Amino acid sequence: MPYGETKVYFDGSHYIAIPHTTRPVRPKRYQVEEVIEVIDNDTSSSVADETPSENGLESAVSDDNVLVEEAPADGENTATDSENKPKKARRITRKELFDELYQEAQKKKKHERKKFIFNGMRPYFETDEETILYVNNNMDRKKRNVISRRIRMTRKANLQRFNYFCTFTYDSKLHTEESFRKCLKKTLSNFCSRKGWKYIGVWERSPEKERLHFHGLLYIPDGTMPGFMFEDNTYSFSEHKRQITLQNMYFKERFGRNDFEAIEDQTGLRKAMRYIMKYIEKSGERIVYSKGLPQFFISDIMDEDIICPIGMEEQKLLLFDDFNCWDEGCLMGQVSPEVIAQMRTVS
DNA sequence: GTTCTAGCAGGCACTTACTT
DNA sequence: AAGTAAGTGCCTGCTAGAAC
Repeated sequence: MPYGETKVYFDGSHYIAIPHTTRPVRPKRYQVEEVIEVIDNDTSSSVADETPSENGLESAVSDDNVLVEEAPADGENTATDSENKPKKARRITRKELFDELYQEAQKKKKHERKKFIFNGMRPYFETDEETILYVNNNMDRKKRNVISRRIRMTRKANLQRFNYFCTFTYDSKLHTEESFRKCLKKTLSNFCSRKGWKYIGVWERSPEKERLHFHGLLYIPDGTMPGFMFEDNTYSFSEHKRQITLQNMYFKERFGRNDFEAIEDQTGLRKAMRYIMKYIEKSGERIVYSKGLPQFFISDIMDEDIICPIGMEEQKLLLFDDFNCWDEGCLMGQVSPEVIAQMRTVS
């Protein structure tokens, strides 16, 4: 056996195996970020500005800063609040400030982004050079994180057979934004543990109405769809045409409008994946995953499984689609029984 | 009895940062 | 781009209550 306990990924059309290697690493030293005092004026990016109402405190990343850091040290300051309204001080780290500015910069044109972040960061550094270095390093950090997310998402999506691309919006009569987010998450989570659903999704705010909705790739096992499906024939003002969407009554009654689009093949899956990826790169929102979505499985690889070595120094192996990995013993318990069953049918 | 929703505690799977 | 550690977000598993 040439390669034992190899990590096997599926890239959508080929199985790629990466042989196990070990590399000792030094313990990590996380840098402790210095806390600085940031002065926001009213016209700047402030997160509070873009939050539409008291119910709209949904930005998980920035909530803590806004709520915790804003309070003045002593009560006596409050008398002058109205006079000093345009300025408020917050105690946050440079990295937190960078993250806020980075997020804000996504709305600007590409060539303006770096300058915008530089201007926002400059007051908190001694020199231009220091600022540029810091901004460049953190731009790289963000870029790496996005790549890391993209790879993780692609691998997870390819290793699972999703059968629907769904969009859920909420009806104001049924939910506030906050309760919609909470309830839908809870519902999907319950369906995952109880009916074997799997999902990968993202929360999105539509550009025109700023209304929150959820886009998700869903794997819904046969016979586990709640309620019943029905066709909804409506006129789309954004598309300027009549469209028929497939909706589910269970979700319609509990949340509001929804759209179930069946994923027939790899092309449909890729299209949906591209959509989710494009959005998280733009918004910086986290991807929402159900549990039990492996990125790879472990298998021993035999000579006859390998088409050819690829990549640097044969660190990667391209495998035949029907390579012999289905010995239960070699899966190391990393893949759920459903995935094993599906992988069998795929390969 | 069944199904669904919700709250909670605790653990672990995931994200991020860092190194190579 | 892979391996790994740290830290934490959120999933699991449980319970309870409501609705049918």
